[in-house]
Order: sequence, then C-alpha cells, then structure tokens
Amino acid sequence: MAQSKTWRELSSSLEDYLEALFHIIAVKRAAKARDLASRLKVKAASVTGALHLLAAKKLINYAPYDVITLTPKGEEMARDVIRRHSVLKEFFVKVLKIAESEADESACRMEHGVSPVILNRLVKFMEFVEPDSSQGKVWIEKFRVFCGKKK
Amino acid sequence: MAQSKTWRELSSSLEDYLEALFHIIAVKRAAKARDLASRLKVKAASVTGALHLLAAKKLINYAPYDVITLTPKGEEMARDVIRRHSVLKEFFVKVLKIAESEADESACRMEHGVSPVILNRLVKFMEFVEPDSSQGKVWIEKFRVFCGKKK
DNA sequence: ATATAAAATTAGGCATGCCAAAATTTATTA
DNA sequence: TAATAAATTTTGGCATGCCTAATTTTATAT
Repeated sequence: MAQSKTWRELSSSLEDYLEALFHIIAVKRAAKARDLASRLKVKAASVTGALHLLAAKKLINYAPYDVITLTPKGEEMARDVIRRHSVLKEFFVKVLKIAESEADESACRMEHGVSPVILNRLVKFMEFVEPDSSQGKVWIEKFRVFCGKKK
Repeated sequence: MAQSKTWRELSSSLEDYLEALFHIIAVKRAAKARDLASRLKVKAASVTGALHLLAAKKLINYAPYDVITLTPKGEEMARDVIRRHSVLKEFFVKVLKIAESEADESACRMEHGVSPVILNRLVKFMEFVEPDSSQGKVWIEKFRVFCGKKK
C-alpha cells in the first residue's frame, strides 16, 4: 500500500537528518552542513535543501553560513527517531544475535516504519526475556545454540 | 543515513505494486489498473506510471488497455516481498501479540527495510519459540500476562 | 591586509511518485 | 449500430530528494 500521507509528519529522509543532527550536536554542541553531509553520505547541496525544509517546520535553528542547532520540538522528534532506532537495534543484537553493523543498518531503514504500539511491545518483550539478567542469558544462549544446529 | 542506492533494486513503491499485483492475480488470474488503484489507494494515472516502470524492468507483461500479469522474474520478486511481509506480520501477531490490522500495516512499511539475515533469524526465532506448539503456547501466554501487569 | 582555500549556497537538472484534467480507448446498452 | 458510460492513458504540474557546476561567503595563511 502506498505510504499514507499521514503516517508520520516527517519523511524518512528528514528523520535521518534530525537523527544525525542530534548525534553530531551531542558531541560538538552545534553542527555544520559539512558534518551532516559526511555522516549521511550526501552532497553539501542536498544538506542545504533539507535544512530549509527542517527550518520551515521549526525543527532546527538555521541561518545561512551559521551553525545548526535543534529547536526543542526538533530535539523531541530526534529523540523519538533515535529511540525507535535503538529499540530495534537492541532487539536485533541482544535477542536475535545479529551482528552490530548489520543490526544498525536494518534499524536505520526500519525505524521509519515501526509503529509506537509495536515498538513498546518490543520493549516489553525484551524486559520479559531480560537479555541482561542471568536468566535471560541462559535463554538467549539456548537460542544461539538453536540457530547453530537446527536444520 | 540516506538510503543506499544499491540496497534493493526496486523502490518501496514498486515493491508495493508487485505485491498487490501478485495478490490480485492470485484471485483473478490477471489484474486491471483499476484493481491496483483501489488496492493501493492511488489514482489510475499513478498506476499507469508505475506499470511503465515495472514493464521497463521486465517484471510485468503490460500493453496499454490490456490486462496485467507478472513475468517469472516479477513473480519471483513479488514472492520475496510477500515473504518479508508475512514473516514480519507473523512475528508481530504470534509472538508480540499485536492486533492483526496493526501488524499488517507496520509489516507493510517495514518489509522494504528488513535484511535477509534478520528475516531468516526471525524465522529461526519463531521456530525456537514455536508459537504453534503447546510448549510455545505456554511461553507466549506468559508473555501476554507479563504485558498485562508489569509496569 | 590580501590572496587563497574551504565551506556553504544557489541555480539548474534528473528521477520518483503522486495528482487533476483532458483525451483516448474499450465496454455497455438502448 | 450509435450513443453513452467506464476505464485507461496522456499531459502537465507539484513536491521530494538527490546531483553537478557555478557563485558567494567565511576562514586561513602569508
């Protein structure tokens, strides 16, 4: 089914920009277009375009040639994207035992499509399985072994 | 990160068209533009555009005003999309206990981003948990109860 | 301070993917 | 069969999102 217009207010692309912005700012206090371009592997001209769109939506503080920061609303949305990414990745790595990089790449693509209900249920699932508890470790280890031998 | 050009050869949109085509053909032997438009909730003009792209890639048999069928290659790709959809949906419904419609909608959006490795691991995970066995039913029931009361 | 390098922007182009409106083809029915 | 209705396609338009090349601005180094 073609993407509902009303599924999320931001496109996958703009969500990626917000997410990257948050990570860059977390380290450098403010971002430059350059940082975004290299992180997202796009050209500088593409970044400028995206920044205009994000600024129009009041999600970033942007003035030509100046550093970029997130508005409160922008930060809130960035955190939401990052949470989706983190939960998916954690599930892939800790439960499914997928390699870090692979988990990261798929999380990056799937984070835009996962619904809040499913995301919260995934969190509950991980609490239930408790990958960090010794109980959970045993369970997960059983699954790891199961993957190695069955079929 | 911006979508790698080389992630999959078809866009999410074209995958949706193939998927819909397969389902329609499974029931009616051949599809009309009309069927696609209503199923994908797009206008007829959009369907024509997509059909040209799919025909150029030799994934469908298409001639103006004629019925539409899948080529062998097209059917193969359609089946792949549908498998991704099915596995995700089954996981959501049987393991996470998500409602059918919600599971279907998220599967529809996430099916384009899930990697083969993660998909296969999900299948293994479901074999491990065995939602259909009585053992699995007990386990899943524990999770359902856990969802209802914890936190 | 001024030449030069680096960074960012603008301008223009291309593909996707949707739409509305108009034209065309096919199907129906009187 | 001729008229009408329905389905499809074409045309043109708009937004996203990427690019290259040219321009402008800012930073750097002599």
